[in-house]
Amino acid sequence: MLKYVLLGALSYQPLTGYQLKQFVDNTTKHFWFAQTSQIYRTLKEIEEAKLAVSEVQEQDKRPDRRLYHITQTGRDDLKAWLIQPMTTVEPTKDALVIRLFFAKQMDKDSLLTQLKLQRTLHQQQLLLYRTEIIRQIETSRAQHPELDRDAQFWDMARRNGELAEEYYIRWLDETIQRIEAMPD
Amino acid sequence: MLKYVLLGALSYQPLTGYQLKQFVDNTTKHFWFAQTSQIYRTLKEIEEAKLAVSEVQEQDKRPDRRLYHITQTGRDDLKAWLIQPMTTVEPTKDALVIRLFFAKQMDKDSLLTQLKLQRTLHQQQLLLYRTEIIRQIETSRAQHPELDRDAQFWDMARRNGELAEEYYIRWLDETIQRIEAMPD
DNA sequence: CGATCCATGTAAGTTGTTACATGATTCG
DNA sequence: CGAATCATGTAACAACTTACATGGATCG
Repeated sequence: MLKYVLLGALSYQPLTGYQLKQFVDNTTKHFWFAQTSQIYRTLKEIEEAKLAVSEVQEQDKRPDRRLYHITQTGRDDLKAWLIQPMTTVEPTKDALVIRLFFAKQMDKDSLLTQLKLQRTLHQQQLLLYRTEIIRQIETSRAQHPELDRDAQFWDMARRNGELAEEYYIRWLDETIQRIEAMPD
Repeated sequence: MLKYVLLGALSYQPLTGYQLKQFVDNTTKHFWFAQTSQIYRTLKEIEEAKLAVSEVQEQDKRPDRRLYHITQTGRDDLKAWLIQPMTTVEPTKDALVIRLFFAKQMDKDSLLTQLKLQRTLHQQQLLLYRTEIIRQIETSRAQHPELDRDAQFWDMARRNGELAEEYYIRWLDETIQRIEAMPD
């Protein structure tokens, strides 16, 4: 639920919708993505539920902006969600695997092209986890030494992404080989 | 899109909504899950779009059932989707990773309990990919030797699930260790 | 002077979930 | 005799996506 991603971010500091979109884009994107429009709508719902309050700030040479502050109710709600145990495995949805499942309808070439394109994309994603995201975490650790404990959790999340991409690439390589070995 | 999962299944043989639910549950569930209600609604949409036609069969001592037959338009639509290349990485949504990301709000114990519960669940899931699903594929290969090529693709999809669970368990173990090593 | 950044949203549509509703047959 | 299987759906709601709309400031 996007609601808890936003509350989680707001638990650190007051933010605007625009800033929350940036937060999602550089940090949680890989585990929970959201469109701008959805963020603004969810913020409205959060305020209606009194989990946050907003205040409009006038700015010089910039559009006005609406800052959201988390309330105690919001913190309680977030914490209740966080400690609530997950008793099932999260179902995955992967259109590439579905395509492969019904791949007898496809010719070998277009299938291989698709798999190789995905390999390139996942390779880029892996690189991101190994360089840019590590750098991001290091930067905020340097700037905010009091967030050291937090940064460890962020790195565990990052590591999930890194391992996920490693396995996916391994699977793609294996799959490409198996398909290349198949008779036409 | 569920639509293509259903069309994919119908491309092998005519099926009822009930049978499609079973198909999803024993085969695509791990890559694309769907509720019964959604399947029936999607079937209606598929028929409206003339991608399949249905016929009611009366049965002895069983409720009537509605068999869906894929049309040529349906086959064409399915194929067009299959060969359409995916140009991005599929965004993932994982509530456990989000919980971890904001884990500073949680006490160590409830966090560890949650991670260990997930480990058990994913271990069970891995076992499924390594035994039951292999057996399923072997059975249909034995019964339908003409589906040998198809069965190879099914096994590649299965292998994706197996590797995904392996990495996830590895990540959970690593994460549990890191958290246990953290000061309280 | 064109692109990007800052900043906020609405409207319409699609997709997916949860809860409800029914009822005969078969198996242990 | 109770649980599971066979069989089909509706209604309401929740979540997410896509397209549209606006407009000044700053940077290269």
